[in-house]
Amino acid sequence: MLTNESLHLSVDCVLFGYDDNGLKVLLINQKEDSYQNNSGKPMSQLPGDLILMDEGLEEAAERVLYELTQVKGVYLKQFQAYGNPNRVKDHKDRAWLRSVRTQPDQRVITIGYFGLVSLHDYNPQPASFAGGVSWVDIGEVGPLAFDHNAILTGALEALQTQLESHHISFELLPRKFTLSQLQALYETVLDKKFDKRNFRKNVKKMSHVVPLDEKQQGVTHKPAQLFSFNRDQIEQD
Amino acid sequence: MLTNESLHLSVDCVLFGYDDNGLKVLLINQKEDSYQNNSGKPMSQLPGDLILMDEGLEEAAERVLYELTQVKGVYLKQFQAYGNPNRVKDHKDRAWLRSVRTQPDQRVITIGYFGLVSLHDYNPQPASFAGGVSWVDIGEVGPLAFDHNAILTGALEALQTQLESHHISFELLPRKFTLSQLQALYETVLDKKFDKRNFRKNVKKMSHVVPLDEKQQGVTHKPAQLFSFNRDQIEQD
DNA sequence: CACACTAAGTGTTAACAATACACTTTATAT
DNA sequence: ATATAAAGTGTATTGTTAACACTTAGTGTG
Repeated sequence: MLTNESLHLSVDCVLFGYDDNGLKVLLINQKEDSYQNNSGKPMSQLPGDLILMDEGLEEAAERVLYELTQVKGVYLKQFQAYGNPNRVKDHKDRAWLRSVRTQPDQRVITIGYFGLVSLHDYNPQPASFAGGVSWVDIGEVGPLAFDHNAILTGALEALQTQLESHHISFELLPRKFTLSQLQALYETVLDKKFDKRNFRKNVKKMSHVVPLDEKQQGVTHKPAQLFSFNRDQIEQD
Repeated sequence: MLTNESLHLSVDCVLFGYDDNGLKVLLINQKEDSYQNNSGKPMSQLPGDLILMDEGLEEAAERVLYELTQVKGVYLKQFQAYGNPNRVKDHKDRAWLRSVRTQPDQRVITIGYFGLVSLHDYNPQPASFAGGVSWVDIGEVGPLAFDHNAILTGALEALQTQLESHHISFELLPRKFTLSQLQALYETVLDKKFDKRNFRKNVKKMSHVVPLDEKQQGVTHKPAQLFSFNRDQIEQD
């Protein structure tokens, strides 16, 4: 224990990416050589960083994501602070902490943000990602560093409860999308099936989902009508 | 500006108290003499304190409330962190900060908790409250220190959205209550009216609200049937 | 150019939930 | 005995959710 103790504060970001192959989360792979003194294999973790002295919380989260992905303007939402005094003191995390922190024994409280990006269009190009950063399917996330599995679970629950109430689905879809894509998104995120006809009936009631004079192209079957979200309408409902 | 800057972290508690006279919030009155060099009148603020080095976040919130009210076991729920870099730098707050903090210029990030107590029975006796602490009707809260009005608003919104989904109404009612009391609670917290018969129809569907073999006493009209909440049933639904 | 393939698109019925609405009952106080 | 005050109760209407299967419009293939 250091005598000159103080609390440290960080943000951790759960960045969800979505495309027709499913829901992914952005993870950072700890460098193998951080583990020179450790038996375990390298773990992944959520992107996060200590908060700078003059930046706001959301600003810090934006910075963390920008540094990793070069993407700006990501939808970001705070969902929970994690402050268990021992959350960074687990044995499995010691070696890595010692390799990257000047004060590896400091207690760190972290504020969790979840972010949403569409991987459909050509948003976060692989090239713009820092090395050691990757999208992992939400169902294939293994054990993460610290309490990051719990943070991920919290983020997913926040996403699930807010998907319907906060009109955020368009953050995960291409600008022009089909109703089947919208339905698949709901089914993936909420992990349940919807009836096609009933689903479409409900969408018709959403004034912010507007049909375009345009059809899907390059598909080998009946092309679907395209829709887009009208952000202006969203505030009114 | 100090050269030896660091972030400070606190919890602020929005403790809601409820009885048949309405919804109240616990506020602390800043001491008049803190303002010897200041023109403004004393402001109120939410109870809060810096987090100790070895305590968890909720533990810190519990401690803050216990020190003020001597009440333990209060329902507490984290709802939001507030970290605007300037949130404690407003002119109106400088005098008071200088009078109570060794480092009044430090940036402070705070985690907001809301708490629920019933004022019906004989829970938090006035005697057990620290001086300068009082219940203020939710509709009569004036300007508070720092960003505490925003924190209060955030807490109230969290309470409103969670009242129905998290089965927490019993935290605000006496152990034995009438359906009219339950309805009045909903109407007060959600700020809307309900139809008596429809409300009762819905309550009948809630398996965790159970009728007792007991009636209201000492009233000058038809005594109401008493009910209580069955906490065991709540988890199941 | 006919046929196979694939996903898009479409309506109706039945069960259930939400709303609107007014009188009778049971206690106490005078 | 009567007045007062809140408790307690049912029904009809409307809106919402849920269950369910066939036709359509394109592309690719033989």
